Amino acid sequence: MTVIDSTPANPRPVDVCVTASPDYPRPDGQDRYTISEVAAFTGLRAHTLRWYEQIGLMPRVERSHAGQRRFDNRDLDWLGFVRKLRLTGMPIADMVRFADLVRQGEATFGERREILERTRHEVLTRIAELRDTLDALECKIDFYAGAERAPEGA
Amino acid sequence: MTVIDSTPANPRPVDVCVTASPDYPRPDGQDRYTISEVAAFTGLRAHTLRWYEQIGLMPRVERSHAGQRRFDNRDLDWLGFVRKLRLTGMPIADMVRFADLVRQGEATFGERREILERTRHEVLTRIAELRDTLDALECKIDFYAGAERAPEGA
DNA sequence: TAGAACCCTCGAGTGCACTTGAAGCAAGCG
DNA sequence: CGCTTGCTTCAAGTGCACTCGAGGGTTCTA
Repeated sequence: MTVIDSTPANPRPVDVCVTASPDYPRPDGQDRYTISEVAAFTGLRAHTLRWYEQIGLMPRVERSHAGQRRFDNRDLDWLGFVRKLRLTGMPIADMVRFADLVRQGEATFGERREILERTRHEVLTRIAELRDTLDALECKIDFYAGAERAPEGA
Repeated sequence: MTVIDSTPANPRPVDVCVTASPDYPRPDGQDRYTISEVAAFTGLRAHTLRWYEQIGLMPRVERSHAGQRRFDNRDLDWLGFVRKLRLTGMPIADMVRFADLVRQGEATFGERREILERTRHEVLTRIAELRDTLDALECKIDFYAGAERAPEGA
């Protein structure tokens, strides 16, 4: 639920697409996570999270007064989206490009949409291929299962 | 002779799962392809095909009198199946393991079935994840498209 | 005010799946 | 016969996405 203050002079590009997963450890307002908490939540390693930030795949991450990272729910949203993009097979470099566009603001909506439409098309293709693969697997599984029940007989 | 040729007069465990793609360049009987023909047909590089054979991912490949590889339609079948397995994300090492089992003959049908059933389950999971990803993509695409039509208003 | 547990940066290392290159043999054409 | 193109092996190199380690600062609990 990232519908934050879209007050008059602050037109933040609110992300309405968090697909119903407000099941984060802490509610907005108290959402300050250490890196190891985020690691536990996302399944990524702390080293990987630092590396994501370093290459520009994470937007600015808040820091404590002493320089330690403090992630929030918006960061978890973003990491969730990155996870989805990773599943599509999109290279990290392309995701970094997308993150750059996000950083540049609303002027890049068009290009972002194009990227996501290309990705959408690839996902569709991929699903079709996996269905194909599924058919092949099931055929072979049936074959092996049948052969096991009738070991030698013609 | 060890257990290698465990199909005396009984023809090979013919693969009935070629999922209706007998659209190979040459019909059975005249199917002798050079490595570059196979490369063109499969989209793999000649170097990759040699490497597949070297690591044990290809079953025995025939050779010409002078030692050059001559692939046949059964090899193309196998490469098609490998392609499908690769799409599932199965590591090469696991495919090599599977190829080993194939080489060992019918005694390994059970283990082969288990592997394929695990793979089937992973594919199902993967498809579900991709559907999820698709939803997220479509939501964001709609959002960007809407925002482009109504740049600043509201 | 200790001590343990956690965090920081920087730089080098790992594993996977190819990919490329070198040096030499083979096949087909004019 | 020579030439080009394609094949052979073996070994080293590449690109990606992390992954790890050293050396040192921070935070929490007792």
